[in-house]
Amino acid sequence: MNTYNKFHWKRILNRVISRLNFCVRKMSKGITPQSKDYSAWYTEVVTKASLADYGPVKGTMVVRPYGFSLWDNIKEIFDKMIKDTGHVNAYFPLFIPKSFLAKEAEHVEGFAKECAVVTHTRLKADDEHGIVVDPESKLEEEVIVRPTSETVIWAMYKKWIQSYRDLPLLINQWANVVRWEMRTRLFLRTTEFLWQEGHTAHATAKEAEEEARLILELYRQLAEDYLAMPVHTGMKSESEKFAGAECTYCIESLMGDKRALQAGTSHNLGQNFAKVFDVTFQTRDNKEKLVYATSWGVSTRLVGGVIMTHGDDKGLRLPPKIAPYQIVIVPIFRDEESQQAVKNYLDPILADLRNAGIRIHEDWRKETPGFKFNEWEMKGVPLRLEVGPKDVEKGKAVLVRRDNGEKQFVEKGEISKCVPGLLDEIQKSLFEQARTFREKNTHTVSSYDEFKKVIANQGGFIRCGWDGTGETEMAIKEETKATVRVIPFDENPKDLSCIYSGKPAKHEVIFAKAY
RNA sequence: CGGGGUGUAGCGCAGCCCGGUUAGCGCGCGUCGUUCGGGACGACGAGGUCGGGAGUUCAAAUCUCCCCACCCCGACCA
Repeated sequence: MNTYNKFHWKRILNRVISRLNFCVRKMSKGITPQSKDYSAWYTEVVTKASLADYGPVKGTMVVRPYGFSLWDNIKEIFDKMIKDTGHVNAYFPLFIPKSFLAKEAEHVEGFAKECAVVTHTRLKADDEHGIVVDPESKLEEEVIVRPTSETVIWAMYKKWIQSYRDLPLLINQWANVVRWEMRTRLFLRTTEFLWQEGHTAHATAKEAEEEARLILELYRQLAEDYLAMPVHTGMKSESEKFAGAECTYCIESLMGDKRALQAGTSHNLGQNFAKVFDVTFQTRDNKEKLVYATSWGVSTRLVGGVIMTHGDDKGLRLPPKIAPYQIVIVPIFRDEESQQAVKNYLDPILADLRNAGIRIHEDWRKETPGFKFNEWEMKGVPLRLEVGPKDVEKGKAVLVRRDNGEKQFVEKGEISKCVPGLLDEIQKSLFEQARTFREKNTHTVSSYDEFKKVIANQGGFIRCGWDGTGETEMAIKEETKATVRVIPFDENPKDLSCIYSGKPAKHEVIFAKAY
């Protein structure tokens, strides 16, 4: 009897708890607000908007169709940019002999700790453990999975470059690379990621420098004009520079949580790789000379940047130029009859939109309109077109902007005319909002105390003087976690003193906590 | 690699402390019906080697030991 009672009450209590859980969930059907927990917000947006999912191996990411379409669009835009500037695509192997990496000392330093290594080539069945590595298949020379392709590419360039006539060599590849990172986050840092890596060879230092700067300018355009992501362009400090580079240029951007994101890098490699791989060419006057090199890359990290630049508490907000769908159609209907009426009404409108080159998605699923509104807002579609029986009757439709929620009733005949303009406006408005946010969160400080306070309490960028020494940089990093993100091209160090040491500033730089 | 946490249905969890009923709830999923202009509702239904292994016990999701995986926070990095 006692036992029965005990379980009986447990059961009832359990019911009550479940009910409570249910109520709590009901109240918070959306996602964690940014202000409450930014990284939870980020992860929820990525997964709920179906951009990506976790792969079975730790740190790996499955890019789902909606997320891949975003990457595809970015890829297409940048691919055109580099082709227009004389670059060509090629593909180099995933596997690199271990010995290649040993060649450039600094380069090894940079990547050795995070290389996946292939040691065997076979598995075999095993009675006890199911399947095991076949010890007999051990490789003579172990092979690494590329963390970046400089080494293979330069081994090949050695074969291909003989004369100044072979230069410049302007090759890009779209590829995956693997870096075995400790901590990973979808899109921002995953064990395997997709990127493009450009590798160029030039006859003169000047040309290499121009190339590195040209690419940086393309990155800026990609970020600002297409991703609507305002960036600072400039140079990396010695400690943040690419392993093996003479000089690293970057685009640096501010995320919604006021941390900085390095969104793209372009390196002037000087003659470092040419020396190591012995890549020389004969000049016009028959002299032998080492070639000058650059390398540059942007990755799927850009997708993370877009999410964190524009997203809000309802989910994604995608810039129209890269949005998989630029407008989503949500038809409203009761029964088959009204569905057909809406469809007939919609058909010519959609035909016009398609003719105008707009990417459209029609959502005819049997869900309530409210559900669909929320879902497509989560997915960040820039424009929504609602058409229901009332609109059919009045010859109108409802257009809603995702960037500001503005709703407008539009005459049937006007829709296809006003959509392209609206998309342009949204593109601009997203950029402006992000820029305003960045300006608001860019601080000037007059003392190191103030510097520490701003970094600790407000975050964002701090623009200030720096004496240019690694010691100062380290000290600041140790104490505040902030690093020199970029030495901007538009710096003006005259009359500035170093925020830490008080010495005359060598550079005016941007400090921030970074991803 | 340090510190913390979690593994129970596709997802989120309860149950475990104090072993014993047929392992349960919400979401999601399927069928049907009513709904449909801001996350609809009802009825019925499918779905589980309780992370893995060993042990204690008449009896283990529950106790003990070992292992594994993942998440979060640090050191490192695009």
